[in-house]
Amino acid sequence: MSNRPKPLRGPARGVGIPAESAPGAAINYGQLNHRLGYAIRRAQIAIFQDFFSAFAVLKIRPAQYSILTVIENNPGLSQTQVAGALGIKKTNFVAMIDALEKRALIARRPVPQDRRSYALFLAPSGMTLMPKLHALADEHEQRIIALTGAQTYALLAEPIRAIARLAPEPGE
Amino acid sequence: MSNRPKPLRGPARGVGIPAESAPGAAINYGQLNHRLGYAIRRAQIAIFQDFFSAFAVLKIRPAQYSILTVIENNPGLSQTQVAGALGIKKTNFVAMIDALEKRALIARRPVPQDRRSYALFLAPSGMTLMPKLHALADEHEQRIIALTGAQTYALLAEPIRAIARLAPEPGE
DNA sequence: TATTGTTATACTCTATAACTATA
DNA sequence: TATAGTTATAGAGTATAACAATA
Repeated sequence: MSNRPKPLRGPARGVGIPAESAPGAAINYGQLNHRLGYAIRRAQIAIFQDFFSAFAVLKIRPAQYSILTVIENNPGLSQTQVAGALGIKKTNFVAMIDALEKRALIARRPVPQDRRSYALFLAPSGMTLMPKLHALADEHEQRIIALTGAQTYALLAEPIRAIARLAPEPGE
Repeated sequence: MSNRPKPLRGPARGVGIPAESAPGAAINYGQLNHRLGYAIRRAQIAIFQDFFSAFAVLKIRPAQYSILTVIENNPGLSQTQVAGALGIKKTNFVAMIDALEKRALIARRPVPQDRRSYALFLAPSGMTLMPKLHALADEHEQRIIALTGAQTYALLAEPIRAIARLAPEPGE
């Protein structure tokens, strides 16, 4: 995925969200026009690109923002708990936490009651970073709202979360 | 991503779509609960998992279905055109087309007018496969509709495509 | 000079198996 | 035996640079 900030939006595009418009004739997306999954995939890619551009200055990616936010709101959870909450396999979670710890944004603390596990907390620099991240995320959210309109936006969250329940269970 | 068919749905889960419920206290997703991008990300993962399970029997992945559908509806397009329409870089498109050609689902035909490019067409076995794929996709779509309700479903496509326009331009 | 298809390459994300140290 | 964290590894997906053939 591109991580250099690009100017948002180009010329208006068709229902299938094509690249530009085909030189000769427009491309027919056929059945893809009636697949919500395809539209959601394209929307998710677009949201990630906007997120990347906005957060590039702080070198934070979407998954890192979600991890930091869960730790901020639930200090002391174990790696397994945070990974499970975010649908990340614990085996892949290790390197992610390593990176955040190396940047001194979070800290692993031993748990006396269970010496196998670590409790996760924001480190001081993580605490000072979070307000900036949430501010950037708010601006990012405003750009989405601008595209849908406020009324429509308010109606989207519920059905989209319902669709997320198609998944058996996230993570491991 | 898991590709073995799993039973869909488990017990109802909270707004943040947690793994199960935390053993002790429920996990607080904080600001993530107000990020549409996070919900869309989880929905997209869930849709892909359901798609994978449903299409595993035919060994077709989401990107392959989209490629085949575009070629079916626009026979004779070049690789660059199809890749551009789907937001796939032409450099990554080569291996995808190779795989579909090796399975005799599509064919590259030389273009006399421009000997640099290939025109893409469905091969005979690709043509017989498409109705089965669209039937599976219809069932997949019905599962999504069942989760949102038909009225809500009908309202989702438009704003979701609007959000997709956040992207600068897809592919290369 | 520019474009089409291509190779090589690298980095991220995601998945499984197997290990260790604890419980 | 089971669990928390870990390592190693492999496969997709996606990104860039550079090339040959052709325009």
